[in-house]
Amino acid sequence: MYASLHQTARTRNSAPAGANEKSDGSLSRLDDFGIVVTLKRDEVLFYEGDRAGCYYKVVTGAIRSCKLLADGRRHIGDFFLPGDFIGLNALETHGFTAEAVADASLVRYERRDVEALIQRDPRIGKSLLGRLCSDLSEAQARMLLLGRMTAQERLASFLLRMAARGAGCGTNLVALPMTRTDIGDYLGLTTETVCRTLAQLKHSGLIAAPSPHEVRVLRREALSEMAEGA
Amino acid sequence: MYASLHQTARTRNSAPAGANEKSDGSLSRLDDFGIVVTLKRDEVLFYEGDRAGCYYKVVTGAIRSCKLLADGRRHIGDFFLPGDFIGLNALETHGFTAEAVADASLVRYERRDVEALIQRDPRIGKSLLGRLCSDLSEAQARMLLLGRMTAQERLASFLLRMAARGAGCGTNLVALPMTRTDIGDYLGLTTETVCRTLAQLKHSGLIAAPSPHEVRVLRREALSEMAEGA
DNA sequence: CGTCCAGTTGATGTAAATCAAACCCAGTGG
DNA sequence: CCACTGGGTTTGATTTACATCAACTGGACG
Repeated sequence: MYASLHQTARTRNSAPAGANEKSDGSLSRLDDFGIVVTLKRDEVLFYEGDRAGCYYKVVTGAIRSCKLLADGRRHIGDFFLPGDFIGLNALETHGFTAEAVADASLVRYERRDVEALIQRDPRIGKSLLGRLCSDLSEAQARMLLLGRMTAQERLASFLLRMAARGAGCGTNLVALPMTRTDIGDYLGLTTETVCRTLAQLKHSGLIAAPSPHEVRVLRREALSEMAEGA
Repeated sequence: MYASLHQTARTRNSAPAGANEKSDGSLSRLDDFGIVVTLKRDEVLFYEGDRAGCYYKVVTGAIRSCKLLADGRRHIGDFFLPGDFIGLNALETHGFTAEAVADASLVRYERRDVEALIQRDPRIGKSLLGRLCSDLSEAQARMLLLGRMTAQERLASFLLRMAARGAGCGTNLVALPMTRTDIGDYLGLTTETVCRTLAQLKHSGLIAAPSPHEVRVLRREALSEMAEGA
């Protein structure tokens, strides 16, 4: 339950303003303190229970946060894409394990640096607060999804969310760097159900799937409607 | 989508330090600004989408936060018991509807007063931040529950949580002010499944049920184990 | 060219949902 | 005092969405 950062913490990083930088002027000042970390597919960034001494921002690749039950059941809390912060919501220790969905590079910040920053500029604390609030309301929406929605609705919702984040909304091609099992563990379904449900969506003409890791949204309205549970 | 507070906002309140006051010195300074609100069973405190101008603290009774799907499916986000704050995590608007599970009284705070307080004392902002973080990690635990746990595990987990909050841990008698349907909507189950599962727990001797709205925990260890998914 | 792993598709099983019917009890009103 | 009512609870019978089990496919890679 420690390990974490044996893997590479090398380059000093000056300004990794990723394409998908979540616009939040104040926190970007963190860039001055960042240290680059790289992970290969399935490598662990930190374990649930590890002391939360650092925060991270994804630069390239993708990270998943997950929780494991004694008998192996797994739940993925979220996927983190370039521009996303990881661990800002940690208490003393991390509440989940973070692993690379695909080869990834991140910037690491020392928690104390972040806290010093907040000390000096309360605006940053405020923006952090706002971020947490919106995370929380997303979490609540996802509980509704997990508790009450059908497989179709879950997938529709998932695809739209990925579409909204991933691409700069220009194209309707969505990249899915994670496996079907990952998607299942994120949505509370099995691999097989994810497959079958995607196949259904394809047959009903809502999406196309050029490759297993890419989906093209064909009828966004219909998908949204489905995601709303209509 | 407005309505909200036509119901009673009367007494100036001086120090409603409830029995279950969540120890958080700083936020208690809010008490100077509170206005008492009372609700009857099933009355609405505010609707999802309402502008979030106020926060609340439960004094007596119980509140539920819920979200509704177009076709009537309902999800309860949380139950709020005496001492709990409601709406602190709101953005511009509330992300859920809040209703009284049972007759309840609350204290209402103006959002601007809270923000002024934070301005003056950054310690308060910090404690608020901590509260949000722990809410978030609870939310993540609940996603695991909703996505991956069986009805038994959900009920076990729910009962333990209620036990931990409700009583000052002295007795093992848990009060359940909400209906079976409420519990179901909280756990992603139906009324019937909640009933049957409680019956099972009773038959296996883990709990006793003196009345439909009271449960006595007989074998806490076994319940915990079940809640862990062991 | 085999091995491996993710993905897909089919057959079968099952936990929980749905449908249905009592039951219990607190009010209410004759 | 008791019949009536209605909301919540409980139990039973049946259905179903999804899980599980199993088999096949196809690309990646040594």
